[in-house]
Amino acid sequence: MMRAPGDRVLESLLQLGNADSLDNVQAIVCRLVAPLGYDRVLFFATTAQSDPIVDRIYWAEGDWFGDGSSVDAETYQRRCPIAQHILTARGPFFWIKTADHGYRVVPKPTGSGIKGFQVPVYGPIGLEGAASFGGTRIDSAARTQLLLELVAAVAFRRCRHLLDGDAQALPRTLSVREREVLGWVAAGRKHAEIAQTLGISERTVENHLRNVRHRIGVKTTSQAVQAAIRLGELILPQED
Amino acid sequence: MMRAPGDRVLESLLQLGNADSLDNVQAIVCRLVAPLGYDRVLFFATTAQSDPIVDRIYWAEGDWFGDGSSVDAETYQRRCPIAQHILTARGPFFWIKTADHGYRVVPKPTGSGIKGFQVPVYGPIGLEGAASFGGTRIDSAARTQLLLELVAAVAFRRCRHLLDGDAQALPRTLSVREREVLGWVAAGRKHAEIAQTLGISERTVENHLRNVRHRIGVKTTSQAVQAAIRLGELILPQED
DNA sequence: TCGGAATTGAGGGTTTTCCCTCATTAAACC
DNA sequence: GGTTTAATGAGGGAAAACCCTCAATTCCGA
Repeated sequence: MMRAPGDRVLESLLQLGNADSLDNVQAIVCRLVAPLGYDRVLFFATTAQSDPIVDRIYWAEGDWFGDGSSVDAETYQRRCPIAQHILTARGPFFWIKTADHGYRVVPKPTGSGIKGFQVPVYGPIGLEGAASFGGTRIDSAARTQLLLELVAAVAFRRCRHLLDGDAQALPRTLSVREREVLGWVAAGRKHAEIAQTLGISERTVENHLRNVRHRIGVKTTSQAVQAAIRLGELILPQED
Repeated sequence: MMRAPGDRVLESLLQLGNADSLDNVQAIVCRLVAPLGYDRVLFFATTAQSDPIVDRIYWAEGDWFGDGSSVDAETYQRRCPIAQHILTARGPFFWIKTADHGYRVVPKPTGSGIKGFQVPVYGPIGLEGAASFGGTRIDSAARTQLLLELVAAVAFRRCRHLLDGDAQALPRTLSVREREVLGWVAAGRKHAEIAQTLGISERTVENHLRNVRHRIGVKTTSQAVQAAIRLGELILPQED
């Protein structure tokens, strides 16, 4: 396998961070990873909501399914279920496609089929997306893993910046009522109790909590409690 | 300013990821950033709360306060309140010390006083820590920013891997498994997902969570998340 | 005056979590 | 040996939380 000169790698990463178009990002990423055997590249953002984890695909490069079919979020998730594993991973991992058309996470990629390296990307509230690099004859050296991680981090951020614009700004602050409701949840109250306490209907409590989840972009109310505490939106009661 | 050859940079990052001691990490980081004018380096892990965000300092290098005083978590937080800004930042930022002994976040560092670059590090449950690089005459080129980001990410992960073993030795009210399960709940995962991640049945996940609730004496899991954060129990154990 | 947030509430569901009890295994400890 | 704790899992049912959409207020700023 070729080893790209380090200087050019750093230079490319720098360009990546300033790329002014998606095409540009694509070109630079491909130039970096193609020599290592990765001819399929896919970047996607994860949803805040649970079921389909693939929210939107920033871009896809190469023939992921070997039949020239295009890759949309649903297709990718259905046909490459290994993507689901980023929910259970704490870092990048290799996967291979097995003989029986299944996928498996492996410490080192072997065999002759399609295989790849998936890199989760994290942000202030947890998982934000992932980069998927695939190919049939891929380099899996430690140096390559590092390179792919760096490329994933820099390129993902650039993609999001280019495509989601200011939507990526840190979650706005919660409204007074939302904070109030969430505060009671964090204090262990059930919706019905909160409704009674605040003199509103249980439905309204639910609505506030859903707004909270959407606003700070998390999946569950428990996660919202955690995120709100981190964001300073919820003041923790002092220890007794 | 010197430009470190890219090849050596990548090689150093690779060494950093495999460093077998903290001294080693320190040496490599300093070798990388010193030529850019950063003679003060500090890595710390954050708490899950916003009030005291500095949980533990992995290591500190250089005379941060100009008086030779040592740097512990409390001192650092009190004397360098700019650290708080990583809570609202979405990425790295420069800061400078102003004439009136205050600190300010700036797009580009200017002036002759002490200034620095702070890089947050994120994981599955959001902010996990940060690296702080400081000096009086620092390079702030885009290339340098990139380098510092890469160094921070790789070195932080290595520090945590090397040091968090003894943090687990602290007396805890929750068992390892209970903390693990609760950590994933706080990260927004459902019981079924957690079960799959940990390779246990959904029933066992429920049991662990009930034990958590009983053990720390709360009514709901959301409250348990809040309480665990306060107790410093909320950590996603990483197996590297 | 118009558009946008905040706040309130409902209908009509589905999914997830939580509740009780009971049971097994493997360490750790005296 | 006994005892305690951690970790695992089950059955069965009840409660809570969650999902979608729609809609009426009020109030504030452009």
